[in-house]
Amino acid sequence: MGKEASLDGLEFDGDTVLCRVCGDKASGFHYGVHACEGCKGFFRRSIQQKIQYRPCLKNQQCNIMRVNRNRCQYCRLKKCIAVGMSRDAVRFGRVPKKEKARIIEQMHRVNCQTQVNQLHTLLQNPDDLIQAVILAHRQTNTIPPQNVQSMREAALCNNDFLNVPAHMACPLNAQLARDPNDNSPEWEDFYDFYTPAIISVVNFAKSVPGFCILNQDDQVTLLKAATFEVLLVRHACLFDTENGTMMFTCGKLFKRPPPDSTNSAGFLLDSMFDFAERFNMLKLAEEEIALFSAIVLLSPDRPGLRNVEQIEKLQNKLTESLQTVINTNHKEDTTLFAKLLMKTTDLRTLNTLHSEKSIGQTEGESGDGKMETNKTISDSRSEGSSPSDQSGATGYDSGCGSYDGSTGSGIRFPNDAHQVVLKTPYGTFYKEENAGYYGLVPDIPRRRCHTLDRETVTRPRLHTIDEGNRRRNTLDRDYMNKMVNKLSDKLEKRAAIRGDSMPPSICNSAASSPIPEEFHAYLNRTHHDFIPISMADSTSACSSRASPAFSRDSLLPFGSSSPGSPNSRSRSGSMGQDEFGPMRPRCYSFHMNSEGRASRVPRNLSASMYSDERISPDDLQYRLNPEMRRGSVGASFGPYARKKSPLAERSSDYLPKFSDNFISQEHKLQRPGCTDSYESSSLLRIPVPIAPGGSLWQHRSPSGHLKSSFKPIPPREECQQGSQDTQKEEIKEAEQPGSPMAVDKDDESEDKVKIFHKKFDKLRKHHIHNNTHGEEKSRPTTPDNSASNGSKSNDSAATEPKKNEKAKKSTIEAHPQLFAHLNSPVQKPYNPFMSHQQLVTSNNLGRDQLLLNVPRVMKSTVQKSPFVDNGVHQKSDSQMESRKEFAGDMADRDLHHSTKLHLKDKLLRKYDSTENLSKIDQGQGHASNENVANHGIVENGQNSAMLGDNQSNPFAQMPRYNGPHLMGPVGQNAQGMVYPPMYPGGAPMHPAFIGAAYNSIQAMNLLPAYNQHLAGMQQLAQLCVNPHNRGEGEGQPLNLTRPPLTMPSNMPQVTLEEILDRKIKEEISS
DNA sequence: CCGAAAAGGTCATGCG
DNA sequence: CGCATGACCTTTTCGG
Repeated sequence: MGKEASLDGLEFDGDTVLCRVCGDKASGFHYGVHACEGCKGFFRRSIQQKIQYRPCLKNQQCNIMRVNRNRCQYCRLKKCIAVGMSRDAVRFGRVPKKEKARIIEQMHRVNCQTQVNQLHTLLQNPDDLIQAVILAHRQTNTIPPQNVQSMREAALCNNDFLNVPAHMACPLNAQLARDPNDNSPEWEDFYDFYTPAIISVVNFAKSVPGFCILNQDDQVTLLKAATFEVLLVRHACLFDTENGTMMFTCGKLFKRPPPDSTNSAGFLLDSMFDFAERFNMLKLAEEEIALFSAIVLLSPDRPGLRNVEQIEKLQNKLTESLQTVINTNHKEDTTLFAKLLMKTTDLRTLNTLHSEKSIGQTEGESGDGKMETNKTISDSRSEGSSPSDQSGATGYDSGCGSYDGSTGSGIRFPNDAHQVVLKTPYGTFYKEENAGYYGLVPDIPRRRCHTLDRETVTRPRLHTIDEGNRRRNTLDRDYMNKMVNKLSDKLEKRAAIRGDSMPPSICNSAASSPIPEEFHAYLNRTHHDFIPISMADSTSACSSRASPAFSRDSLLPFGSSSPGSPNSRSRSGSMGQDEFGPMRPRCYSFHMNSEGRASRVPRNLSASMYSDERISPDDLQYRLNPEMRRGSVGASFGPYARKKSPLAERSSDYLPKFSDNFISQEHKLQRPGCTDSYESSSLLRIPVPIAPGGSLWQHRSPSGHLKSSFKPIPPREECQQGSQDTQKEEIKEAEQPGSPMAVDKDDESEDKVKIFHKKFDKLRKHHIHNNTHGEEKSRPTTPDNSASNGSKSNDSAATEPKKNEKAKKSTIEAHPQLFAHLNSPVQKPYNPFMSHQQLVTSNNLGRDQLLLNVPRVMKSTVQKSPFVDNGVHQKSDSQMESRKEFAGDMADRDLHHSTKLHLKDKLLRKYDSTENLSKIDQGQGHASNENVANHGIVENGQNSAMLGDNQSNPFAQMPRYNGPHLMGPVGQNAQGMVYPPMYPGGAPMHPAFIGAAYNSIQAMNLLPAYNQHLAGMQQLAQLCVNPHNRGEGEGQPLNLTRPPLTMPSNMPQVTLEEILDRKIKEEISS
């Protein structure tokens, strides 16, 4: 369904697909749409880092274009999503052929339509067309006609002649025949003269209205074919038949040599003089020459043109215009227009002759020493030198499709299984032994002037008739035969010497084509000993236009399906649009999954990792080494994450939440076919500004619960249908007032969040820096150390530059708690939805690991516990290993996760210590560490009693609680050793569930979180039924029999999230 | 199995 | 000075 729509929306610039977002050139099919590198990178960063951009200040309707795409990130991302960019739409691998063909077809169709429209507009006003052509001619014509006469007279007076061979009088031959080592002045003159002349023709063409809207291949074809002719028309005034001179633009004259029909160069020169004389007799005005040049240029019958109709229309319009102009300027000569049009035939003939002369040169026909270079080149070609050498040495236009299928002998056929049927001056006809395929390998190398192709064969030659002192050229078939025989004899003679007759570089323009009828007749008449070959398509053979079968593309790999040469196409031009039908999300294989885990392990590593029995497959993500993590998207969330811009607004809710992780996990189990490639859907929502106290990504689940950063993953089928529709719906949803994704305008609160984020960024960067630079030298500073010692952060600080040290000092001093948190470990979330059986039977999941799946415990609690440090408590090796692992794993835990947990801890500490302390100090409460222990776990029965004391002011009733970092000996085992509050198995109990904290849970409205945890613990307790699960003397089993707490009736119903958000705001304010 | 194509990563660059 | 950008690079996937 989506595939048609996306194709319809495709835009093209010539052969290049344009970016759907900004209109720049697309570099490929990225995230489901054709996009440029910029938009691809922008979208990637946006989704990777979950960036929430500042809201657009202009109605959120910015027009995203290449030039302004960086002005509004908000609208840019919105546009990205609107056009269908999505990680769900990712498609890997190469573009299917069908797809590619469809794209190219669409491109062609669009281009044609565009050309038609542009041309239609252009042709609406012929006057403009005429004026534009005249202007183009004047601006590019190097020699104004009014100056020619005076220049010539001056040169005659000064006897300023340039003595050059006849063949050099051909403009296009100058570069070909030039010996690079010969820097004689005359050669320099030629070079300097003709190069600008050719450039001027190109510039003229580009200035002719309509030329530039043609596709580039056609432009090149037209220019290659017409440059010589246009130059002749332009420079006809330089020929002076009376004095027998030709003038160069430099002002020097060339003396016409005596007539010599045996030399093709001389013959061409004679013909050019002849043409110039008759052309000059027409006495055309400058604007007429301009229009005629344009008509010559825009000839629709040049071989190889693609869009013949457009060129034809353009030429017709120009012809009409020329007629109008001539009729106006030359009312006395009504035949002038017709005469002028007849000159096009002569031009074609001269063009052909020009090319033919070039052949003569390469055959060493000229006795001139300057030809030595070409001779050498010709010889080396035939001796089977490497293709690269050939292309480099000959100067042939390799970009025009010379065929590289070398057979090693110098002769190149498209297929090795060929049989030479006929050798002719124009090439060797061969037959493929398979399927009777006939083709022609021309033995005429491609030249800069590519006029000698099929037209060369089909057009009759000039026959020169001497009439006294002048010559006349006629179209004579006998003459053609004579020339052909001459060339043929030469070729065969050479073939006999070398054993072949084929130059390695071939023009494939005529390959596989039927033999033109005229040539066939010629063969039958003059070469009866040749094996006749059938003609595949005799009707098209006579057509003046290139038939498809005649196209040079026919020999290329994509020939028949491609409208042009794919080899010359840009990478982006060959991009394909995906078949959206089989599209499926695959990226999860190396992306973060919904739990923020790198869900794929490289093959070479996976085996060894799995071999560790202690590690479950599901735990691998936490064992990815830093390099692996960098290789995953997840690195962006881990300690290797890059710093975010202050522009990137982050909500507190972009941080993962326990519940989300649980739910995602559950959901994934329910829908195994769906992507788990991160919280794709939620992130593909339009990011709206953070509302402190309300989540951007928050939305209500069907059951009515607020969920954050989570959206139920649609069924697989839904995923396959492409995300575009979903995205659009999400956009609508976001734009609706009252939507959970709607913009919150609380700017003041927003600023506070910004401040917090800035602080966070700074600290996080610091943390990352410490982790990456100091990990070998020292362990990260413990929270308590950093908090209490302030600037004495860690060992690595000594090696840091002073500047960094200073910054570190200030941040630590300013935010000791944050810093402490950043250096503190984080627990993996416990998943209460995992079944008991899964937990118990999983061989790869150790019990201790399970026990660590509790809300975060301060690392210091573990590390600094006297029962660990002094070894008293080390009765179980596995437990100690577990703790080591625990500490080691902490460094790799998700920072976002840790942030949220940190905030929870802060809240707990604040309520348990700060506020309560003040109350206690006032004599309203009292608690020692022992109280904590007693009330917390071992004698938890007392907790309920304490709760009931004064429910009107719950804080007033709280016993003193020093917080987790001060949690000390709280119990005794059978041997009289004390122990901290622990879960069954020995894991330290989370402070939130110990003693006063437990009491404050209710006061703080943390009931949902607590009850959820309690449920998990109750499940966990099942594990401890078997005594061997618990080491001797370890922590007493947690009494999990108490019922979940209920909300006091006088408590307002607030969620944990809301409390956290509120407290975050307070924290920021403070 | 090759190579086209798209993903993510990198870092020079320019802008605020 | 810091950060977003985007051209270019490496890695990975998948069609042929």
